[in-house]
Formats: sequence, structure tokens, C-alpha cells
Amino acid sequence: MTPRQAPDLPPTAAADLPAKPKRVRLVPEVRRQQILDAALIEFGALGFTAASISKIAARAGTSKANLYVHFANKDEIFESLLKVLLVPTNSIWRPMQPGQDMQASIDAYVDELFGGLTPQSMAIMRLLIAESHRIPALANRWYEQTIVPTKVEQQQHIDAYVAAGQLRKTPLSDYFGFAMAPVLYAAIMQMVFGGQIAESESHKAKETLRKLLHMMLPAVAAS
Amino acid sequence: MTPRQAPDLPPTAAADLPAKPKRVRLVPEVRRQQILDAALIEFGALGFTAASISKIAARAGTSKANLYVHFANKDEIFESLLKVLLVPTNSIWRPMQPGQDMQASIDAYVDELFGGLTPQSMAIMRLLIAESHRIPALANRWYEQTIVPTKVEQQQHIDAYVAAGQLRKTPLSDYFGFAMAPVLYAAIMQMVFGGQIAESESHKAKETLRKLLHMMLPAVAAS
Amino acid sequence: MTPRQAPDLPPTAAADLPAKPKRVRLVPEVRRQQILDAALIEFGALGFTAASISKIAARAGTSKANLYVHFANKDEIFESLLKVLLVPTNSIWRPMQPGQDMQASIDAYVDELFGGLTPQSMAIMRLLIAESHRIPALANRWYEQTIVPTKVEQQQHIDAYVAAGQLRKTPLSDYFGFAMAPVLYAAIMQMVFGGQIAESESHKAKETLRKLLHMMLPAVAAS
Amino acid sequence: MTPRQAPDLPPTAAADLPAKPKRVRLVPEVRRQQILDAALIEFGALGFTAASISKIAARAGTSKANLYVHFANKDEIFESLLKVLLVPTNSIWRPMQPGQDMQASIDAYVDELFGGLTPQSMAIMRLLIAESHRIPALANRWYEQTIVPTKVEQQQHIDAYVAAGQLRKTPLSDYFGFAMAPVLYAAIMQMVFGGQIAESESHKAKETLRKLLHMMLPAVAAS
DNA sequence: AATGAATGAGTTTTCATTCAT
DNA sequence: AATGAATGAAAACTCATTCAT
Repeated sequence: MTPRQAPDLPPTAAADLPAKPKRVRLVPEVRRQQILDAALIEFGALGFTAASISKIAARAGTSKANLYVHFANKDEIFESLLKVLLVPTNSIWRPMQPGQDMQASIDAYVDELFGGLTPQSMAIMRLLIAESHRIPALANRWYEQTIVPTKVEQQQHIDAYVAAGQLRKTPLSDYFGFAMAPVLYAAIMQMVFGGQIAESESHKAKETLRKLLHMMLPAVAAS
Repeated sequence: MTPRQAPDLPPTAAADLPAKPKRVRLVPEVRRQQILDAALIEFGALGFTAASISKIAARAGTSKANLYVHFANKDEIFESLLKVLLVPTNSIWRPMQPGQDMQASIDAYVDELFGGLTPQSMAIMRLLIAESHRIPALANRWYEQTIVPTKVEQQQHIDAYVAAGQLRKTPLSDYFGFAMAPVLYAAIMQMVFGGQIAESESHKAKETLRKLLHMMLPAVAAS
Repeated sequence: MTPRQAPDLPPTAAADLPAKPKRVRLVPEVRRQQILDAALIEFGALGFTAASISKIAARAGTSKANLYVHFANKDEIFESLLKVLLVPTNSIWRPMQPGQDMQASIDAYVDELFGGLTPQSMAIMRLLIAESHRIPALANRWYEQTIVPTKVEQQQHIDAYVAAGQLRKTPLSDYFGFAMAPVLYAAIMQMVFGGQIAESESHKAKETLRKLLHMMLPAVAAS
Repeated sequence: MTPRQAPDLPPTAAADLPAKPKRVRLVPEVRRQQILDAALIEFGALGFTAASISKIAARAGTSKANLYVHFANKDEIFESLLKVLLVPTNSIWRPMQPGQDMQASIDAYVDELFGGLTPQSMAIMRLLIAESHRIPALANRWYEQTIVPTKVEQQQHIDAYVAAGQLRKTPLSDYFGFAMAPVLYAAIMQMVFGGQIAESESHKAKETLRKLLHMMLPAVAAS
């Protein structure tokens, strides 16, 4: 894990190109995507208000005015950005694969969960936490249409395993979504403290989650 | 639980008093506290950058210029605010009281943990998540001097109970700090989604935590 | 000569035009020059600190914000201004023309020297005296690249005349640059006292300089 | 000669005394003088507008509010300061002493003239040049009551010497006040360019003045 | 579609000055 | 006489947004 929010952002693309290609005309979708890419970096590092249109434009390699050709205003850029980001879900949590032995499958899943804590996914989390009030409808829609179905599907898998006697019934098997809590916890530690502290706290949270999940294993307990 | 971050802030004190009491002179501590109170509301609702000195001053019932009599600049206000907020820790997590029967004690503790999720404590959390990069030293100091000692003391209590046979050894008794994860999870749900969603997610996290803790109970398992 | 520094500045251009022509778009060079013109008046009359960006913008007939489109900050405006002003030198002092008889030539030169004391050139002098510490490099460069060459060329002319026996060797022919002293003296008198006093002192300094220069005349002495 | 205007001012008196003597009550004249001393340093280094009441107060070792007990406002401080400074004239220029031989006397006088160019006297000059418009009456009074009498007395001495055949009649003996021009010239060079340049220009101006004055010597000419 | 120039509204901060003690 | 607290006015500067080409 890298340090938390570091406002020493990667330099603008424009910085690399002193000879600026005058007036490149792009199809709207391409331009829009360039702008959103730039916006993610800036918003993610600085938050909505502290991020500036100038910087986004510079990073996107175009002019401020051109942002307004593609988006109505700053809010719309933000909203479009999150609309894109929230669609695919950083949908990491897939249930264990049947082929593997069960414990290995759990271990892999735990690794996958915590492995999803990339700088980018954390930037998105921070944006959601700090600025979701700007996009309440979007956030709720994301919850209803992405989070809930994922959780439901996941829970169905677990329930099926439990019914089949392949997993024992524990509080975690009853509400498997609980597994997100330690992941979020690790993310927050990273955002707030960074460095050593985050590493240590994340590790403990992860291992405890692993052991709790192992308690769902049928035969004899684990690690 | 009330709705999440609502930038329809309570109106300024001054708004109520069109006839402003000219030149109230206060001792510095009082005035500073008034300013910090106002600052918490504004920073908490809007974040550092979006909060404005003008609004803080208005809310504190004094002039912009007077803020600069008591604080060097906006950053110092923010830092002073967090310095105060982070000292006492909303140190909620106290171990179970010996008198009670153990299960009731655990239940009380869980209620206390989630009961600590007041609008104010959540405003602080959001500030920490969104703006801790402004006060890295403070945040780390808080972790070292407040979080760590609290966790250590807590874990010692648990360990003692386990050694005395009053609690069973489980992954949670091994790392009791894990209990913070679902609390944080509930807080984030509140911040990001608010309303129904938060309520429901919080409830599930809380009850799962409760059941997990009950697994530490000695005799026969719980709920 | 007019009165010295009169902070009753000529009114802003905008003052005359209550119906402001919306959004005049100019090429940068033109706009920059307008701003610098306004800046000269304001800086010249009030000095760097007392001059204000608002007033300069108003006088230039544009918005404050637009000044920042063309210049990075107040200092840069000041520096750009002086860079322009110091380049061409108020390069007045040219040696006597061969055609004329020598005495007439000297007299013309003296008149030219003191005639260069326009309000504008004096505003520049005052700026240099009061604010040159803001632009040490510029000032020194101006000295090296403009003052020195001019003086050198001038001295060479004089030396040639002396060598040719057309002028006598006197302390003034040895260091002809000395002639600037009474001019500066007149300027300072004007800046500090203005009116009658300046007029009288200038006159005396000028006539004395003239007589001293006449002492370089070969045949019989002068006035 | 030291560098020109150096806004690295000597530190405030208060800086030396962390334990501040609470509420020292002084007789008005003493306090006034302390304030004026501080004001000279600040105004002299920064000019009227850039100098600040806070700094003057701090340097004087008292409170801002107390300045307003002794002076009506910033302008009055400035005016009082110059009233004091302009009274005694750093009126150095005294005619040659009879005892000495004439040439030595002239040389001593020239040295004295240029020796009067102390940092302090130059600060005053700069103030006069940059800010005399704030105190037109004072400046004129100073001219009438101090400069003029001094010059008149001086000229009378010269005239007497010329009448007595001890000095020859030259343009400089006709208007001896001209001698101030090269001194002012040296001062301005120092203010504008400082360092090497000022030194060199001052030297040339001084030596030329010396030689011009030597031309008043009766017998055979000098150096 | 693209953009350089332009701007109104707002930002943080400073300053000379005043009030209450 | 002295001062800490208070403040209105203004300063420099920024920003999201718009206009004209």
C-alpha cells in the first residue's frame, strides 16, 4: 500500500508537451473520457471543491472552455465521473470456486477482498464518503442496483453451501456482507493514517476476518 | 439516525439577531471556543476547502477579522479544532462491567459502540477521512497516544477474562479491536447513503457483531 | 513645470463611460499595454504599495481578474512596467552638433537636459528611488546596458573634442557625466518642493551648469 | 556605504524581551520619542504605506492602541516624525575654516559633505522624495526656514572670501549651493543601484566637485 | 469542437482604527 | 497612560463560468 492521499499529483500531461498540438478535434466520447480521467485524479486527490477546473483541463490537455462544451458545469463533471465509476462496482467479492478445497477458497477470497484496495478504489471511496451528498440519487441507485444484487447473489451462494452442509452456519454465514466491514476498516486506516499504522491495522483486520470465515468451515477448525 | 451530511446547515446565530450587540468583548478562551464550535459545524458539513471563513465568523457571531486575532489562518483553525476533538477520544469502548451477567454486558457494550455514532462524531470521522492529510502529525499522534492505549487496555481486559475462563478464546477475543470495523462500517453507510439504507446496514452489522461477540460467551452459545 | 506628485490623479477612463462596452476582446499586447499605461500612472503617483490593483484595472478599463490573465501578480506588473520604461532610456543627452557654433551647441544641450524633466520621466525617477529595491536586477541591468554605454559614448565625443583642441580640458570635460547631477538635483527639488521653489532652484542649477560647461569653450570664456 | 534600502530591518525590541514588562507607564514625551524612533526605522525602510502601525508599535515596545493615545493617526505620526527630522537639518555644509590653508579646507568640506550620506540621512531623503506630498507645508517650511538661511549664510561667507581676494570668482562661487547637486547625485545612486555602482559614481562625482571647487583657489589651480 | 480573453462573485488575509476596561 | 479584543473596509488574488471568434 502506498501512502494515503498525496496531493503531490502526477504532473499534467501538458507539462510534457511544450509544443502543444493546436486545436485537436476529437470525437466527443474520447474528449469526455479524457476529461473524466483527469477529473478522477484531481477530484480523487483533492475533493470536489479543492479540485479546480483549470487543473482538470490542463491535465486533460484541453482548454477550460472546452470542458464546458462537453459538460454543463463542475457538478456535472463530478456526477458523470461517479456515474461511470459506480457502475462496474469494484465488484471483487466472488464466492469461492467449487474446484478448490474450501479453506483455500476462503483464503483466496480474503486476499482478493483486501487486494481490491488500490489507490484508485480508495480515491473513489473517499470521494463517496466526502462528497456523496452531492449525488444522493446516484449513490442510492448504485446501492440498489449494484451493491444489493451483488450481496444478494453472494448470500444465496453462501446459503446454498450451508444448506448443502459444506459450510457451517455462523453469524457470518447468516450475514455474509459483514465481510465488507474489515475491508472498509482497512481502507479508512489507510486514508487516515497511512504508512505503518495502516499496514499493521489492515493486517490484523484481514487475519481476523480470515479466521472468522474459517469458522464456517465444516470439519475441524482452522489456523 | 438523522440524514447524512446536510449542507442545509442550521442558520447562523447572527441571523436571529438583526440588532447586533455592538462589540462584545470576551476572554480569549471563550471566543476561541465559539469560533471552534462554529468551525466544527462548517468544516464538518462542507470540508476544509468548501467551508469559508466568512461563514464561520458569522456563525460564531463575530467578525472575520476577529478570527485572525485568535488564529493565524484557516489552517490553524482547522488544526486547533482537530487537536481539541481528537484529544478526549470519543473513547466509547469500555470492557464489560463485572457485576452484570456477561451476555448483558456484551449487549450493553455493543449498544454503546453504535450509540456513539452521533452526528458530531460522524462529522469528525468524515473530516479525518477527507482531510487528515492536512494534519498528518496530529492524526498519528492521536493514534499513538489515544487509540493505541485504549486498544491495549481493552485487549488486556479481554485477555484476563479469557485467562480466567470467563470468556472463550475466539478470533475476536484474540483481536478485540476488530469490533471497531462494523462500527466504522455503519458510520460510512450513514455518510454515504443515509436514511433507510444506512439504518438497515447498520442494524445488520450491529447484530452480526453482537452474535460474534456472543460466541465468546463460555457456557452455551447465544442467539 | 507643473506641481509635483499630485495624488489627485486624472480620473479613470471608466468614469467617463457609465455605459460600459461589454467584453471588449483585445489582443494581449494591446491589453497589456493598456494595463501598463494605467500602472505607470498609479504606481508613479502612489508608489508600489499604495497603488492598488483595483484602481489600475479601473483605469485600464478592464476587470481586476483580467489583470491576472495578463500578469501573474502585482509584482510582475511592476516589473514589466519598469522593464519597458528602463529600456529606451530617457536618452536625452546627445553631444553638441558639429554644424553649430560651440556655445550654442552647449546651450542647446543644457536646455535639452532640463527639458527632459517631464512629469513622466520624473514619475519614473521617483519609482526608481522609492522602489528600486523591488527590482535590483533590472536596475543594475539598466545601468550596465543603458546608462554606461551612453555615458561612455558621450565621454568619447568630449574627449575627441578636447584632443582636437575644440574644447578645453576642465574637470567637467574629464568627467562629463557630472552634468547629470544638477539635472537630478532639479528633479528632486521638483519632487520634494514643487512650485516656486523647484523652479528657482532648477533655474540656478541649470545656469550654473551652463556656465561650468562654457568654461570648456576654447577661446574666450562665456556668459 | 552600506547597501541601499534593505527591508531586512533590525528586529523589534520586543523580540529580545520575552518577558514583557507589563504596562510601563512613561511620561508622554518619552513614549512619543520611542514611537518616533521606531517610526523612523519602519517608514525609512518601507515608505509610508508599506510601513505598518503594528510593526511600529512592536518596535516601540508598546501596543498599537497606545500609538493612538499619543498620535491621532498614522499620518500624524509621519508628520511628527518629519517635523523633528527636518528641524535640525543635517546641515553639514559649513564654509572653510580660516585657520587652515584654503585647499585643505575645501577638501575637508567635500569630505564632510559626502560623509553626511549616512544610512539615516538617506532614509530621510528617500522619505522626502517618495512621500513629501503628504507634508507639503512641512517641506516648504523646512526649505524656507532651514535650507534657505543656511544657503544664504554660506553664500555670504563665499562672497566675502571672493571680495577679499581669497577665492576667485567662478560659477561655483556665484552659486555655491550647486555643491549640493553632486551630493544628492551620490545619494540617489546609492538608493537606486547600491553597491559597486554607487561607490564608483559617488567617487567620480565627489572628485569632480572637489576639482571644481579647487578652481576657486586663488594662486595656481589644483589637482 | 475548440479556445483565449474576459469577468462577477467570492476567497483569505491585512490594516488602521476604536472600544471597553 | 495603557492595552487586548474587536471591526469595517479594503487589499490581492482565485475560480467557475461565459463570450466571441
